[in-house]
Amino acid sequence: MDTSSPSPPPCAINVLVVIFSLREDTLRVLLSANGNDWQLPGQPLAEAELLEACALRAFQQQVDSPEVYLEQLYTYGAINAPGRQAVSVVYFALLPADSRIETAGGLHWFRIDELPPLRDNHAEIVAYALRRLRYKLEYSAVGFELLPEEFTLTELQHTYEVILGEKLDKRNFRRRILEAGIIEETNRRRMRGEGRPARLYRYRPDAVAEVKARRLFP
Amino acid sequence: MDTSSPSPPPCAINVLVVIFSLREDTLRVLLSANGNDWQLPGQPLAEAELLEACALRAFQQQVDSPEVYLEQLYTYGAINAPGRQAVSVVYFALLPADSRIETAGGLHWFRIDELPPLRDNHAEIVAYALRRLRYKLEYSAVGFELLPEEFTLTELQHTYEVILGEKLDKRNFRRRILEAGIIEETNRRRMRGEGRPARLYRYRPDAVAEVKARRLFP
DNA sequence: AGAATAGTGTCTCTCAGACATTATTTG
DNA sequence: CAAATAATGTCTGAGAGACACTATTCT
Repeated sequence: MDTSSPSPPPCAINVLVVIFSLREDTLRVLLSANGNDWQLPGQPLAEAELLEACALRAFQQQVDSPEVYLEQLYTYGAINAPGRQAVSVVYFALLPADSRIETAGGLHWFRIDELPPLRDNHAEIVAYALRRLRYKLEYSAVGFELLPEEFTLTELQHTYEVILGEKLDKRNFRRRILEAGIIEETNRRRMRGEGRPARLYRYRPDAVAEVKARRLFP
Repeated sequence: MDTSSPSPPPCAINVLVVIFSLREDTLRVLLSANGNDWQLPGQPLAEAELLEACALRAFQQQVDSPEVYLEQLYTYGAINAPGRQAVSVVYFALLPADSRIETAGGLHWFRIDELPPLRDNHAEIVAYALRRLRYKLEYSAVGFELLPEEFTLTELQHTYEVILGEKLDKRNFRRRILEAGIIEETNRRRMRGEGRPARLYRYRPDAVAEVKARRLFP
């Protein structure tokens, strides 16, 4: 079998990015205006370009931030492409909560429970990305990507609560996260002016962050 | 932003399939000969074709089987494609153990621990597919896709042991899988000629098969 | 009767989850 | 000293894992 077809049909490979961040105490997605509806930021794949590089390009076209957590989500056979090949490779990106970023014009952070009409199958894509984010939160340390480098335990717990959409017990949360050895104390504290200052913690990237899922069968 | 570029560059979208099955008490992958080395079965995406349809086509070109479990794995920016766009969308397929299938010429079932030299990045792809299969086995009911419709508990346990590469306790295995309510008894038994005949069980596709992973944090 | 395989129950220990009070800081 | 937020420990119940013997069929 020869996988390099001699004369390939007309084709479009696009890379889309679902950008999540915590803003105003809610989980939000960055969308760009497109006529009457909205769409995910995206870029056509350039010649000989790596997929992740293209995703980063699509991200940085909208957001002025040098670093970002990017992960490939899924590839959709593009709809509305009769007579040619077409796919959308989708990535999701996580942006720290306090990052004061510049966003290009025509962009808006939408609450994930108040999305506007979206073009093509982008609503389906956002829904799937959210499911994956929630799921991933349960077995990996991906939640730290939504926080600044130093954070208090209360802030961390709050992040989890917002994404999972449920309240968590403060003592159990602290016990488990400290036992997991995944964060470390700093000597700094955060003064908010009122009440006792909270100790700041830092994520330990060297910690083994994936936990084995509980097996369905032995 | 306009995602439909006016004149797209030359392009190739290929779909590859990693086909797993249990043969001769080991987990194996189906590979096709390609000159001096071997490769994953694959097909170029046809015009306006769905990705999963293309994966099924690539599968059925090699294996005469009407039904198969297919799942999208990952999309790789194609290497060796200077001056054009190219991607490989990879699926993995699970084939029941006893299926007496016809395989086209130039194909071979390789043990996953004795792979031959593979073209391009196909070795990396197989390694990743195996990791995903093992991981998925732990939180979903994907293991049943590797078994015939009716099976004994010993066969089921054996399947898990082969894929996970470890021995499991018989009593714990049975207790947990029966408590999970994911399989049901049939009235039939399997006579192997020697020893006590084993009861046959059947997978209940209506059972909720995904189990929540244990959270890393509360 | 013997060989081969199927089938079954208990105990222990770890860990998740529920729960209320004390400690530190500012105004 | 009052208000605000941070920090801390115990008990209970569920479930994972270790472990050995009895039951059924065939020759």
